[in-house]
Amino acid sequence: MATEKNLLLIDGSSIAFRAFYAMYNQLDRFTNAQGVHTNAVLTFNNMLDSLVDTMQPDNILVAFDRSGGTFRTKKFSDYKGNRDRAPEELLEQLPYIKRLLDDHGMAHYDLQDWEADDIIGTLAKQAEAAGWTVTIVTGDRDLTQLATDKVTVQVTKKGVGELEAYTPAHIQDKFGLTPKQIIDMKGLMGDTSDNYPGVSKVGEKTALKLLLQFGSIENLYAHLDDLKKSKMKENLINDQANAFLSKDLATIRQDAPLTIGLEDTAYTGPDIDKLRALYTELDMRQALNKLNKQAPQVQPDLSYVVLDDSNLAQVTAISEPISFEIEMLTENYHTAEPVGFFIGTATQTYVSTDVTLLTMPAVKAWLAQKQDIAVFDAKRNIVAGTKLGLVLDHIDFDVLLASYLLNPDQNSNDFGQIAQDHDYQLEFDVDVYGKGAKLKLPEESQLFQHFARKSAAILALKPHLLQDLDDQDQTSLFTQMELPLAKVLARMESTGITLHQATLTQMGAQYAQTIKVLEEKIYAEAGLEFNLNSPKQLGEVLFEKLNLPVIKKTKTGYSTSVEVLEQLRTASPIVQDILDYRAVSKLQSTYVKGLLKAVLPDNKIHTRYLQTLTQTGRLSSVDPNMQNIPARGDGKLIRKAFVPSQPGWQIFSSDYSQIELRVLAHISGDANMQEAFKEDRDIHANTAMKIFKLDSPDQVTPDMRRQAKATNFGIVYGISDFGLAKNIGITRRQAKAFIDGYFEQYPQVHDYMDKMVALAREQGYVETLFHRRRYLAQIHSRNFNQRQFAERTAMNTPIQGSAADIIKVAMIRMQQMLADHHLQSRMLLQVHDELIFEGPEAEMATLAELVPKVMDSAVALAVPLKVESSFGPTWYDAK
DNA sequence: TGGGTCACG
DNA sequence: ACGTACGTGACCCAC
Repeated sequence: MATEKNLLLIDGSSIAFRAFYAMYNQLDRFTNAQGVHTNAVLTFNNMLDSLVDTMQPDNILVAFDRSGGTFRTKKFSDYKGNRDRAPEELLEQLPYIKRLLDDHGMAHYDLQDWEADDIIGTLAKQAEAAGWTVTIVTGDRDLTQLATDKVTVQVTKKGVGELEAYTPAHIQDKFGLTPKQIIDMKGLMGDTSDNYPGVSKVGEKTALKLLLQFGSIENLYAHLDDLKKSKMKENLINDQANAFLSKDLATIRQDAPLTIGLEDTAYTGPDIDKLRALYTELDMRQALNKLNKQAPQVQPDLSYVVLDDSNLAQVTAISEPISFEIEMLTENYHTAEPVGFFIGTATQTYVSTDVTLLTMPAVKAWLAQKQDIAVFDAKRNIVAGTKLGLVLDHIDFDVLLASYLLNPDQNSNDFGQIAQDHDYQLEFDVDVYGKGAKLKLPEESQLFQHFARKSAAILALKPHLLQDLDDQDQTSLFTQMELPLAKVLARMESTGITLHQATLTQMGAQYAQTIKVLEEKIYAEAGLEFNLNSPKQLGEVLFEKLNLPVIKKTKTGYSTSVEVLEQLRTASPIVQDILDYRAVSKLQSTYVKGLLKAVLPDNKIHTRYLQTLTQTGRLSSVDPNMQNIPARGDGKLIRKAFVPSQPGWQIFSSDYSQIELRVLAHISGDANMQEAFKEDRDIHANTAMKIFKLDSPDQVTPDMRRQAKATNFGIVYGISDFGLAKNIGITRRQAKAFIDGYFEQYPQVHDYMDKMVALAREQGYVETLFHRRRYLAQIHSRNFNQRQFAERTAMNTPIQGSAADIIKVAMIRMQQMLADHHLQSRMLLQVHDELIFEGPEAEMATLAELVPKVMDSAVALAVPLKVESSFGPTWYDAK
């Protein structure tokens, strides 16, 4: 029985092409681990989703062109003859697009000798005859000729984001033509993209005029005599054959010998498991997330036991490995309240919202000695545990840390995401708890179910991740470095550093004065009041009102950065005032106000170190960032506010000197550079002698040393002559000479650079001394910038990352050393190559002896590690 | 939410 | 012919 159905016909080839180019600039951002591009698959997929959403089709068919000729090429051998072969990056995606369609339950079809257009035309006709409604989606306006009362043609606009609906009425409005007359128009105009000629000099305007008058090509030629003598008439006569040929070529056939029928186009709906597998294979994260949200994998409810005073003995009787978590809903665990906990085994999960159960003597003692505790985010749990007075000394597995080491890109702090990255389905915290204003504790049963699933996920992922770590030679990095470090960091964070608030408040009052004076002065100089903090408004004032020369532009307007302003300093007195204003207001908003906002009731700042964020293995620091406290200029005074927590104590600081260059000397094996360090020479002066070809250190001027220093830095960053030139204000030619000289003097450094890039190309990743890995997918990019960036990263990451490894080892040993010597002193902060402590004045001499010892012996390199120390009553003085 | 700016190693 | 130094986080404005 024929019911009226809704048929969606998609011009697959045309949409794939548009999808590919719509995201062409992002081409290399979207590849899977095997390097297969996915930008077209992704866009195509999004489009399918939105079409199904808006149209609710009963039937779908996606038509594709076949490679090789068609009946049109037989009629006209140049048909589409000007087309380049589609790029490889698109071709490789076509099989995936077809798989995508299969998995979505959508039919697709192609036919030897026929184009997608003809397949669509034929089915549209059949569907219309059956009384169906048809929507055609294409990027090609030729198909609008198929529009009827029952057939709407949706043509993509602006990439693929928008569709324009061509109904007969819309075509009438737009061109004054019927859909069929579109064919006549093409016949007269020809089509450059399909490479057929039409009539010379006839474009859209002329074609429309002729068709309004004559209705069709046939009628036009029947009444050609009615036209006055003109060049156009001559062209029409000369190109008559072309006009008819072109019309024929432009006509979409509706009688293709299809081997399928309407009944084969039924939309059967997606196969979720297959789609999930495909998205996973292609690393289509966003699609995977959406899918999992729409169709969460049906998981049977897991059992759990709600703990209370009466059944705690069940927990303390557990002797097998466990999962563990103290759950908090907000990111900052220093301020968060725990909302519950779980303890899980392979067979059962024990849950409660009452964390005081953990502090019951029996449980506490059991936890303290418990081995084989596995968690998601060790540091978070240790800090939360510490607040409850718990000792969690034997956390021996952390899903988050393991995942990060396996691939630093996989560092989401949402367990659901991490689980998904490892092909394990787990609800995202965001979906269970909400976020922002909608953050709230779910019903108890839902909370406990989530706990049970997390527990299961931890225990299920553990063996796989351990195996993967072993395969990547990272077991020791995991168990000997990152896990012990989590504990050390937890201790540092929990300890916190004392902030003398009055010092900052007083500085703040001073700054406020200065800011006010500068503001008024600047407004007077500008002749108007405006928002000084708005680069946009400032740009308008400087470059439009005051007509200062434009030095540099940004994406959005004029650049007003320091480099620009410094060049304009002499052009107007307002510039210096703005520079001063910027400096003071930065100190005021970020450091005075920002730091005061972060003080907790114990008068301390408790930063959080992100252990699983950076791509190189460094730590980062947030809430507040304690790794970018001003160290130079006036801002350095901010450091006076950081004081010891007890009277009679001091701040002590040690830092590695030139650790990255020493690491470079070691891993490159460069004899000249190693010699400089072994003899404890001033490395920048040494480099200056080399690149300026001097005979003695006495000849090195301060400026030469400065330039050599910049060159040393440049080398570490994966240098370019342009970058170096810009940085130290020399010509590109000079910069190139420096670099060439550098590599001549340090030839093995040059070899190292080449080797790292080659290695990255070969294996897709580079490694640090301790086997920390960074994948560089873009190393094969066709995009020059992205590829060059990957190459620089390949050179820099082993250097920066190995330096990060070294200080991490030192920190672990430092904690041990402090304990072994029963020192009251404690480690407070890490700033990449620097460790900051506080302790009784009486211990300063001991620290001065022991801290550098621990740091310089953390690893044995081919060159010595040098450490410098100092101490004083505030952080400012410890330098 | 993204961009500009600027603080750190 | 291209645009360019490596790794971070916070604040502010504008959309």
